[in-house]
Amino acid sequence: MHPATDPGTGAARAAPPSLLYAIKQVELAVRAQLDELLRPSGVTALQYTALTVLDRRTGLTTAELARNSFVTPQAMGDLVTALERRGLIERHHDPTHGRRLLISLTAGGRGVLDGVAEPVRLLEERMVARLSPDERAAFAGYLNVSRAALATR
Amino acid sequence: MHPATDPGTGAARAAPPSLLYAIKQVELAVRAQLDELLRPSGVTALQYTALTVLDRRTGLTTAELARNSFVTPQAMGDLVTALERRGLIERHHDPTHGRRLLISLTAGGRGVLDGVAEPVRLLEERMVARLSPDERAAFAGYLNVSRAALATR
DNA sequence: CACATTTCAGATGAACTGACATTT
DNA sequence: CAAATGTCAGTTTATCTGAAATGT
Repeated sequence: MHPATDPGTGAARAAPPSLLYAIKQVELAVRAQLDELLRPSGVTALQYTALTVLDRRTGLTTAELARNSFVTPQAMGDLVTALERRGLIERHHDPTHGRRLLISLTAGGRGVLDGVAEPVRLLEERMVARLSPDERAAFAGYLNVSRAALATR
Repeated sequence: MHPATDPGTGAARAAPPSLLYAIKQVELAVRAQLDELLRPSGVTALQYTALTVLDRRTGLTTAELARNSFVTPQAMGDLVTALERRGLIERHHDPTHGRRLLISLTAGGRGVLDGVAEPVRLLEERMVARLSPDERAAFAGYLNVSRAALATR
């Protein structure tokens, strides 16, 4: 084994796509701890993500939300139905377009977000504890650039 | 866009956890396109990830692989069984420890990795096309720091 | 009619919890 | 015996594909 560029434990053979792998690893770690953290509130990590999107951009449709998350409209439909049944969101017909159903958070939905805001903030803080404010900003910028590049496909 | 509406209830709505959200978004985009890209080879994005881990660190057990991916040993057991049944990996008893089963890639498993290496590389290249080499290195560094911070829990 | 949105109906994959045998 | 590993069983979620109804 020749240790070429190994920042940690374990030997390496070659240098496969490290960025895709690293992103997956971080996401796995985040999701595992986020699921645990969210368990008392009864929402999954994906439902939580959808709620945060709706918190920032009210009046989205299920189809728009699906495109935003790179899943099929049917899959997002199931998620939205679950959130609606639990009273965390509500849907009303678009007055200018009878078919579309615009989604908005309910007070209950906002309550869930408020209830977990602090633990979630602590999780993020723990993740980037060793990064300076400038580095955190650069990190966020890289993620946004990557997301934008993959979305224009 | 409406100005920041202070709920006055203590929770900060204006600044949600942007990093966790951004990571999830990038991962969703990557997974959607990786799944599509891998479809001809017949492996899922998660199976592919496991194969790349085994390519770099041969002789892992299912339990170690599970900890690496933050899932239960049973869930990883299902994945490993599927890979074994398709002849992409094989398991042999640890000579120094009769119970452990050490996993290694087969020629078929390496063939799958080699076959998708170029399209995967192109996907990663497209993702970071607008970042300089220095920025890409910094990006990878931030991801590794984040992963390490979350793993030491 | 073309197109987008929503919904319904299976089928499948992937994860979990719980239990248990085996080995160090 | 305690701890770790592997496996079996059952269940729950989440996603997909395909099809259809509705509305612009």
